[in-house]
Amino acid sequence: MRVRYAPSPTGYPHVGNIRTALFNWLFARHCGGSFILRIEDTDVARRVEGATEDILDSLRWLGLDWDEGPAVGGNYGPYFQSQRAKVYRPIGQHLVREGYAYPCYCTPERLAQMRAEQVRSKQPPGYDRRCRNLSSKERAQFEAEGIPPVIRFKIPIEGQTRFYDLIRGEIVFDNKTLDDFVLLKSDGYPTYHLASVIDDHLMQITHVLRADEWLASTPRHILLYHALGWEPPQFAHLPIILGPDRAKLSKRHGTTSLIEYRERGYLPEAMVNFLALLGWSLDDKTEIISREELIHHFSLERLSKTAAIFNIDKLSWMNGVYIRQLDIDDLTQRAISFLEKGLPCQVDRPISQDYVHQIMPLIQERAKSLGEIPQLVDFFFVNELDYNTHLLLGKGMSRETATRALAAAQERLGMLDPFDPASVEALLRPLSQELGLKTGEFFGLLRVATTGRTAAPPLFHTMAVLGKERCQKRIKIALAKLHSNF
RNA sequence: GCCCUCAUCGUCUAGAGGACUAGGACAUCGGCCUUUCAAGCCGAAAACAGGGAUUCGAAUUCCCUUGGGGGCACCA
Repeated sequence: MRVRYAPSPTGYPHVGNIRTALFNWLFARHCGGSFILRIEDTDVARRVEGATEDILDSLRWLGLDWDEGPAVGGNYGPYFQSQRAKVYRPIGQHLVREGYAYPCYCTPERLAQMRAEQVRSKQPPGYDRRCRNLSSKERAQFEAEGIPPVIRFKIPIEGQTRFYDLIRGEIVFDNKTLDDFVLLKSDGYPTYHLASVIDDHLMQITHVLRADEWLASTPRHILLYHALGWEPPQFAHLPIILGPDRAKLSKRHGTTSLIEYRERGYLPEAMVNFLALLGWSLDDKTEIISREELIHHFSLERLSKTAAIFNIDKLSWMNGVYIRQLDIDDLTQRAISFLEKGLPCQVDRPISQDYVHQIMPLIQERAKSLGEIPQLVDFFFVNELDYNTHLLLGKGMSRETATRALAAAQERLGMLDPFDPASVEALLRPLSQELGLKTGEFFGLLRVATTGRTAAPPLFHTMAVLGKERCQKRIKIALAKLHSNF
């Protein structure tokens, strides 16, 4: 069993593309087959520099390893279509000789005009077959004029083309609704249709799992296989992923490229889990499922037929689940680069791993992505807290009360040793009562003084990580703020 | 316009004729817990697009309608 993922190098793959890769990979791994990566770079105009690396980058990030393809080689290479040009042309010529294809000399201008007229007269757009039955004389004349022809496939005028789609069942097309599509472009490069059919055959691909948008061109491919005397692979057309507006995912939907999710701090394991469940399900309740279980249980039968909308809220929730499952060492490692990048510039670099390691338990259950960690913890790093003094006077606390409470805390804290969470709590809780303040009021006050915010990780742990000195310094500043006019 | 395709809560989905008072999850809204924010727990609201047909019985089968999506390039 051999499957392939065949992207064209026009940039980083978006989540829809990569989910197709994921399903192919899962299918291969489940069956013990081969997952092949092939780069479809036959469009010279659209080729983007470095895009192949971007594709490999995306696959590697998710851990979708390929058995054959760029960087790993294989027995069916090369795996770049641009390096296989010599394979396609002879086959195209062969098709012409056998009467399955013909050269077409129509200019792009004429074709555009023809199409415009068809649209205007509400006719289905499609090549009008003007060159299909050229006499050898006419052909010779065009050749003499030096017009480089394209090679078009001769669609049978009558009959039907049918095939069995693994997830949609029997599909039938009337041949008369198909037009004579281009096999070889005038620059000598093959079109997708020709190249993919030839390569899938030569690379002995057994199952083609590809996006639904290919369904309509599958009859052309089937016809091509027949013309070439080859056995077509099995097809399975996957439902596509839609944007929130129900249209096919594209750049205008904002974040669609997979790699942007990495940059925003989504974990690859969460991404794999989430993407797998977009169009596939195990049962009626499984949401969190490991890569191994996915491989173990994956099957085409449980693929859904309906297009799915990419639901980022659910992805974020799932990412949070995965973040909470990380052990602290791991979380620390993953957080460092985001902190280096996201913490205010006045914070000294490099960031202390040891310190981060102490902080991570405090935000682990609060972070939905690694990208929001810097904002969650910046008060641990900056020297000067910047907050509005009014925050100290929470719900109607007077300036005097706040001052008295802060001063008392300041004094007691100074004598505290060791300065760990339990000791801080043992000190502060009774003090709250002593001061005649509710714990909510007192702790809230201290929270603002030590972190500059009203919402932060648990106070005692936070203070312990900050350390006695820094807590006292911050309380002192808070006291000063209370004395100044505001 | 033509061809193909899909149709269960707002979203992702379970459901392959009776087990459906249609299940789970995200999001939403309550409540509990609690020093804040989270997390966690409990609960609520929320769907079979419509119409026919088959059947003792239909979310499940068939047909039509409607709606959505995709395709119709010398792009993939």
